[in-house]
Amino acid sequence: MKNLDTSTRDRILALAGTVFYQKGLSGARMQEIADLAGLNKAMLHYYFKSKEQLFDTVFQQALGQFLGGIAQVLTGESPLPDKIAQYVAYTTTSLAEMPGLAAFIVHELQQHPERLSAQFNDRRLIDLTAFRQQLAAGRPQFQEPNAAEHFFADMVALCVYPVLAQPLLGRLLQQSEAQYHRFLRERAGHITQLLLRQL
Amino acid sequence: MKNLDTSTRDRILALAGTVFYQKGLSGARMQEIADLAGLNKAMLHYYFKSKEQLFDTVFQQALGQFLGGIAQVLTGESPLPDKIAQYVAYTTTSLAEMPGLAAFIVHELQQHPERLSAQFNDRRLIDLTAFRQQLAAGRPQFQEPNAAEHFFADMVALCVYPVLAQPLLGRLLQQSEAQYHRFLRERAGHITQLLLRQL
DNA sequence: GTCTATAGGGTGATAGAC
DNA sequence: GTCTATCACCCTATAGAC
Repeated sequence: MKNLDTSTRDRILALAGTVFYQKGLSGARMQEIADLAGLNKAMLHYYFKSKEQLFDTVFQQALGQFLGGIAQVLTGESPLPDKIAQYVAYTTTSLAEMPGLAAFIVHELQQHPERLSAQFNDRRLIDLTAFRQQLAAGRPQFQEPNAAEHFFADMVALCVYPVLAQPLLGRLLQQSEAQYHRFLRERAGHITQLLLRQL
Repeated sequence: MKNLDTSTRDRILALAGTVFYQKGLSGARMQEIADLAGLNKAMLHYYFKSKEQLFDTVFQQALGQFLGGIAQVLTGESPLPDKIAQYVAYTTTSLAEMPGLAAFIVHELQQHPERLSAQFNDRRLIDLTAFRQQLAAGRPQFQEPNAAEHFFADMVALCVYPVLAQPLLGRLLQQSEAQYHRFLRERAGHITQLLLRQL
């Protein structure tokens, strides 16, 4: 029953994620997280000083994961079409398998945009300049101001929204969860083609 | 000071919206809504039996507004290109001016997808068949299965995501709120062109 | 319709034994 | 490290005067 320090701490972190993702900071209950972890509330406060600190740890981890996928597209060495295909594949598989992660980030950032700062002050996670250069190389239409920004916004929107709004879009399209999952996989090809056609 | 019944009730509803949009059901406080309305908590319970019922009223109203914009595209009589341009304009102006409405719907629907049912059982707000026919007329590429669904998903994603994720995307693009607002307006043209090119 | 006062239940956090 | 017991606070909801 007794786990190493870090093992218990990591288990709490993972299970707290599932609760926070679905219910947010204010909706989550320490009791529910403790129950999931097979512990009691006192232990949660032993590993994490407060609910807020537990939440912050979960949130920064989620944000890092979400931004990490984007950073690879923006700063990697691969040719642009490969990067785009990789990002599309990542969002329609890995991201789609973490229900609520994207919605969680959007919701919490709405109330406390300053939580983004932690990821920006230390290192510069998001830098469009390399991406802009790669886009503009040999493509006159991307010389225009904001053209790279629009392409970037298109890419993220097309990829993330269907995952983010699954409960809504799934119902609008009158599909079961399994059907929607197939639809998402089918979308990977559709989105990739659409984006590459813009180059 | 004394307003008509419905006037006070409507004021509560509108102000409750601004609080619920930002903080969600669990994060909102009846005290904050009462303060905004210049009343006390007891009055809130006089007009609405409980916090939950006040929330439900706000939520169904918000959902109706969000789905209303979509319904016009899907069921109206105008030519397809006009409808698309109208929907793009609607999302980048009206929807963009209700901060948090889209994020609010996504977040609350994640926890309670059954809240969608109210809008579906009575009347059929979302029906893709007319839209599918209009798309397929004279366009062989939309005869494929799911082609209409993908186009619909593309349209909604491109329009809604930048509004939904404003706090995130704005920072990623390193823009101030005013700059982002200009960017959104510029996007209206960009998205419309992109979508019409697919027809 | 509007208020004050308060009940009643739940939640985060801590003390202290083992 | 893990537990039980409990405190202190906050929040929804209601009772009852005006």
